[in-house]
Amino acid sequence: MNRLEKGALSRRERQILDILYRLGEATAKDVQEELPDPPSYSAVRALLATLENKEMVKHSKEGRRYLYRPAITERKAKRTALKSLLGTFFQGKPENLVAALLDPEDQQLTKNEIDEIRNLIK
Amino acid sequence: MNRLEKGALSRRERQILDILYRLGEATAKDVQEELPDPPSYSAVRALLATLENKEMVKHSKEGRRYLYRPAITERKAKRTALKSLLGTFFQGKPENLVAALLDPEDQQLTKNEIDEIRNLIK
DNA sequence: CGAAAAATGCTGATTTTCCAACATTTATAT
DNA sequence: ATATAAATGTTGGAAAATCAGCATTTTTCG
Repeated sequence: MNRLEKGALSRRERQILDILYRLGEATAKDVQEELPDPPSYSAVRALLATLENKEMVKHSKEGRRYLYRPAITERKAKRTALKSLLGTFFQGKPENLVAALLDPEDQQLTKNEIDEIRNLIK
Repeated sequence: MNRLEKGALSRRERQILDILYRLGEATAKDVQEELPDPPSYSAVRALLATLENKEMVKHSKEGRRYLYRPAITERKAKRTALKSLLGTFFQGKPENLVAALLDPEDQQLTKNEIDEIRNLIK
């Protein structure tokens, strides 16, 4: 069936995991609603099941439904994603990423956000 | 065959595109060497062909070989990737991303890099 | 207690992905 | 000019992913 190895996720699996990271936790129904070009409810549950087999996702019973969550800590996931993005687009240099954030043509940062960042650096 | 629509890429396709962004340009052989658990040379070329059909990749003839490049400008790709990462992990707030970069537990930044960033903000 | 509602578990079929072998084309060098 | 080397183009099929339907279980509420 599915690959049990490593973190090699299929397209749908990746989409679902991203949704879970964004929402923090979600029911199968929630996930379905967030998915682009959403498949049937049972299809979503099947995908969640394979993600649980791969131990990328876990669930807890909440009243009568399951709530799904990423199995990896937010912290680790962030770090991994950041490192990956840095490597792909920014020559591994954080300052390049920050430069892109600050680029006025790209992301319009509010004055407030810039202040926040300035504070962090101190 | 493959989906022509949107930017829905399969796992391998995504891997290959990331490699092209990282390298800027590459031959099929280059791509093969960069791929994790690399398939045969001809398999790589088949994947590159489907990526060209989807207009995610283009090529130019260089001597007797093809050099492949992403079809989307670096700039746009960066912006899209950043926005996506921000949405998934950082509540859309750039300052949260910078905070993660600065996190001392990660040790991602050298003193020098911090200085670079400080300069950018001014 | 039941019956209805609302959830999950499972399975088999379809579609997509992935791949390697082979065919063809192009460039090189003698 | 032709043989050789080194590319690319194509295709068919195996493996994986995706999906929907139906079975089962649990909860709710009369």
